[in-house]
Amino acid sequence: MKRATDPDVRLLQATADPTRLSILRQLSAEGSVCACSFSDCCGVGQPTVSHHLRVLREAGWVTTERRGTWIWYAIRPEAVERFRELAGEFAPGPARPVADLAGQARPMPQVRPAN
Amino acid sequence: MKRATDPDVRLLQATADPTRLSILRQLSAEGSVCACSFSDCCGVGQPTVSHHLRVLREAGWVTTERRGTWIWYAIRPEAVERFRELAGEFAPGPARPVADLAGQARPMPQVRPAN
DNA sequence: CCTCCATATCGAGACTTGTCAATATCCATT
DNA sequence: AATGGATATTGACAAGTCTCGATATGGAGG
Repeated sequence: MKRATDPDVRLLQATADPTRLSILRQLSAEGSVCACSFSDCCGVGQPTVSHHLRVLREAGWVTTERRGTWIWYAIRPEAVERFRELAGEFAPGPARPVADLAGQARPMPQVRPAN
Repeated sequence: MKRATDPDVRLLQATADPTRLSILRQLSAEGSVCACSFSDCCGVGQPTVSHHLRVLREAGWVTTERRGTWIWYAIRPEAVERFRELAGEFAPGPARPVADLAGQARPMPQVRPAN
């Protein structure tokens, strides 16, 4: 995959992995989670968890806070907000496609449809 | 990347690409779009567009309808609905972490926090 | 049947990603 | 300073992804 530069794509890409989705869900449920909690529950080793947490951090999904030896992760509100905006953008489209407004089946284009 | 089997992950994975995000946005804006419209506007060749449309179809994002030589794509309402449910799941967590309810800084765990 | 056009599939190359073992770093405690 | 635990980084490999050129498929029209 060509490395994504668009922040929206990075945000989406960060969610598109089973382990990271689990992490995001656990963070959503518990609010603030010690990094050590993920190693056990995600079925992957500690370096892998660390890698995924980095991906989430670099995508803007999470922040970290050191508390002694432990590091606590939490979801950034801005990320949730942006993700919901994206969700709001997607739509099945106008209930009635433009051509249907004339009361007929959508005609086949005689020329390549404009962009 | 390990091939995703979880439908949610597949849905998310399908959005996590610049070209596919463009396609989804155009479909959201226009409702129903001829496949030929994507070749021009996404900066990639026709086989590549076809590949991305397949990914979107197999993830459950779009349906197709043949009209003569052209094939029209449209977003499936179920996909939008599911995506919005996922967006609703994500949350920055409780405004006040449990430990803060005591009015003090969150203590360092003495033992590994439970899952 | 043959041709044209739109779309899909195939095969290959370059690049990215997920995972792990090994090692480094960083903090707290002795 | 030395030890021990939690987390990050490094290096490597297998597997996946994106892209394209070439080719196949399939409908429309002569």
